[in-house]
Amino acid sequence: MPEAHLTANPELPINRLLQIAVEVFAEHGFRDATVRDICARANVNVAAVNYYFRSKEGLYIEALTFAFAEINKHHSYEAAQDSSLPPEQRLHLFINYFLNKLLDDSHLGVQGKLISREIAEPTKALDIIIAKAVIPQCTVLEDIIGRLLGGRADKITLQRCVMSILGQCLMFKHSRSIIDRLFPEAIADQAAIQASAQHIAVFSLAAIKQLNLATESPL
Amino acid sequence: MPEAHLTANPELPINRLLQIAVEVFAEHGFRDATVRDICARANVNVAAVNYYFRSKEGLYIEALTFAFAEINKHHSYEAAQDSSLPPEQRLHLFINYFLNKLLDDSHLGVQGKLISREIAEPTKALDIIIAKAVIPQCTVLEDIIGRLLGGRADKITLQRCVMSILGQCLMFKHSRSIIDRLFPEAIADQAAIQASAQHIAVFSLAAIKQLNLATESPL
Amino acid sequence: MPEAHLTANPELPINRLLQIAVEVFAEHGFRDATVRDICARANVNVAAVNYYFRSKEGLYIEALTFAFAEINKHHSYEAAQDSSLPPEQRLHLFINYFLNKLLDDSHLGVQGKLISREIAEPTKALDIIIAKAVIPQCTVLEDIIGRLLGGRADKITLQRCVMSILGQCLMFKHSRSIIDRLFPEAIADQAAIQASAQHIAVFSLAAIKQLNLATESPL
Amino acid sequence: MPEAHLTANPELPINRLLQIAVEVFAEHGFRDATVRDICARANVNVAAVNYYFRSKEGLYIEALTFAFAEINKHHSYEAAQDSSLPPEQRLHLFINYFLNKLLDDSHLGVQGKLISREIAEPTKALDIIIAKAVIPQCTVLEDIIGRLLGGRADKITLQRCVMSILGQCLMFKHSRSIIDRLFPEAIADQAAIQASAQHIAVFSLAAIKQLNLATESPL
DNA sequence: AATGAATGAGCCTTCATTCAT
DNA sequence: GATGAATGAAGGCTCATTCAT
Repeated sequence: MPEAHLTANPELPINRLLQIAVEVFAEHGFRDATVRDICARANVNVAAVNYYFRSKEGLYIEALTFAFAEINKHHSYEAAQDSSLPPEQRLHLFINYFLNKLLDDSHLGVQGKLISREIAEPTKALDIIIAKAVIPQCTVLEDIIGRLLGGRADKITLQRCVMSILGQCLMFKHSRSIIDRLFPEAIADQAAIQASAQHIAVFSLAAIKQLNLATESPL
Repeated sequence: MPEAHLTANPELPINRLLQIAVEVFAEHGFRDATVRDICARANVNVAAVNYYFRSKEGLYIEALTFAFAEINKHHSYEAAQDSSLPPEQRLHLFINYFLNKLLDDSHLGVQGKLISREIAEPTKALDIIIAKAVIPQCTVLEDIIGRLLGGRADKITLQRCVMSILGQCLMFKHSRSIIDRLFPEAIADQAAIQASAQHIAVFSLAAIKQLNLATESPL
Repeated sequence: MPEAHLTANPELPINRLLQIAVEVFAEHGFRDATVRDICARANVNVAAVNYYFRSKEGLYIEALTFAFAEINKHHSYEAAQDSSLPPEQRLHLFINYFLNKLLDDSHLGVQGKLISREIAEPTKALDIIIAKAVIPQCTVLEDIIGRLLGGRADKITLQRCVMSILGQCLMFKHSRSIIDRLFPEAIADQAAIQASAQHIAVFSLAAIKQLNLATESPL
Repeated sequence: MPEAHLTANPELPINRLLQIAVEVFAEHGFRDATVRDICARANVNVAAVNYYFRSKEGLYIEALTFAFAEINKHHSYEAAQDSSLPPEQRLHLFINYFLNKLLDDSHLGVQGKLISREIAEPTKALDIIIAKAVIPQCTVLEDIIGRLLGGRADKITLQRCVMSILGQCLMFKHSRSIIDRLFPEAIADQAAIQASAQHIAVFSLAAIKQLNLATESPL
């Protein structure tokens, strides 16, 4: 498979193909997306997919990887990893980062859609996602919560809190279609998303603080 | 949990078709499921789908509706609706009910899988789900939280809390594939699920209580 | 796969398909023959091959079997099997039968061509040919030669003589293209074929007789 | 058997291509062999075939010609052409030479396979074979048999005897797949092949001698 | 002279659907 | 009312070939 520099000339067929593939796979899913459609939109020959990526599935995996690279270029959670900051602030930063990334509806939005589709209906490519994105983020979040709990919590409680927070955020992605219909104000604009992130942070911080007290009380 | 005898005569082709369709659509998704496979498993003619349901999509919509009817027979949240109970208890009941329904891996599990697949990848049939299942549940949860907040919260805060709780629960469904790989202990057996529900309830209750105090404090 | 009676209504798509397939496979070989061409000539849909025979290869195997059934309808070597006749006469009968079958250029000729193609370039289907046609004929020929040699020959000599005779006959099939160019008189018409068969029989009989003498001489 | 050093520089792409092409065409046949495979094995660019040989078919024809040149370097029938030897001996020599050439399974075997494939399934390239290899050999064999028959035989009998002998030999090539399964001892090793050649020679000589007597008898 | 990226024609197959019975 | 034989559209993929460099 020919090498493709992700930042390379977007005029190159392989790059056009990759970008279009992300869009089309996100819109229709792996099965419903057709190679013919992707090639037509990318203005390349039908055989190009097989030429560059060996198969439709090969293209899918590369598209997934590409989507991550793109999305991570625009959202960074470096600040949330800064352990010199108070954990409360780091939690706010993290949730803000994560929610914004999930809801990014700019030209990058499709990447997130492709990824959440993959999570809901996992293929062999899921391992790529987990290794590249989920695990590092879980680790950061776990560190933050660990500090909030003052190191007193066991591993399992930590993980449950991680899931509580991720769950609140992912809701906006996975059940997006429902939110769009029942509670559109929550994601109407950038300010609304900010407010939603604020809610999740306050909600979770309150819960963790309370858990902390409960753990401390025996002392 | 009340036993259900309402199922129509399973000898009728149309009913066999419906049951099998739920299983197959849940397992493979709309596109990958084939009419031939469904008919073969249901021991009916290939043309039966078109005969009884007009098209593959027609069968899909009916299967979705059927899945709801079945799943709601086995999981009831009547108790959570009982407004004479203290809202804290009702919240526990609701979360317990909801999480168990989501994770039901018995022969009924396929229905849930079909439904969450539909949410992650919505088709025209999504409206059916929303009307039949989501809205009533949101209403109940909203009522519970409203009481916990002592009626002081505005509509939007209420909805945000509803989403916080649903999000924590749905995480177990939508990101099931990730949980299976990274945190399988959380859903290992009935007791583990119980514990997960317990965590969500405690976590959320703590958060809401704290929010409540924050709202009260100005007084 | 739907059952096809070999003598059944030639109007049935499956039968038309089979007949055409024999012709096309014989003419172009397995790989060069296209399903589209076969279907077009048989006036059936492109999907018919997969419907009736599961795959192109399935059709090929059935076509091979069909070719045998057809060819054997028109050429019988019953007389050559009649052990009450003198073996010299039986050898003449056998060679005559075998050569005529090989060179049958009537509407049945294509079947033979298909078969010899399969022998020259064996596929998995070759076992079918061997089991159905080669072995029984070898057995008959072996019996005849055994009697000519008066039972004195060992198994290996017997087999070598079988091969000598078959080789002389098969030459007309396998190297047909060369004979057509270098020695067309040998197969010009029915009389010429008769004469060719006569030659092979006389030639072989003479050889075997001589071998017989050589074996007897020690006495 | 004279050693051959005439092969052109094997470092040249065009020569590597030719050698590999013979192997691949022999193994897979014209259609199933792919230009890409040949080029890959020959370590040259995909476009090389079209560049050097104009087309896949052009390469095929050159490969065929090349195969002859190679095979004739290693098997010579000069001795069989020596008219000072007794014709009986020359016949033995000829058959021995011919059978060994056909069954040569050394690294040269592929050439023979390619050639017999071409005979069984003739393409336009067949004329090359006939002109270069078949006709000269037939002439030699005809001369030998003519002498065995004492010049009394007519042209057509001569040709029939030629075919009887060639047929017995070619059997080992064309029906190789059947011999492999039914009578593998006949070609197990060099000694077995020798014995097979011996049989054909004895068998044919006996037949011809007998024919000779029959022709003489009227005298 | 030689390359390799890119093409386009065509192939086998799958599948939902139809229609005569 | 229900069947199953038959269809046609479309999809992924392979391969020889071309063309700019």
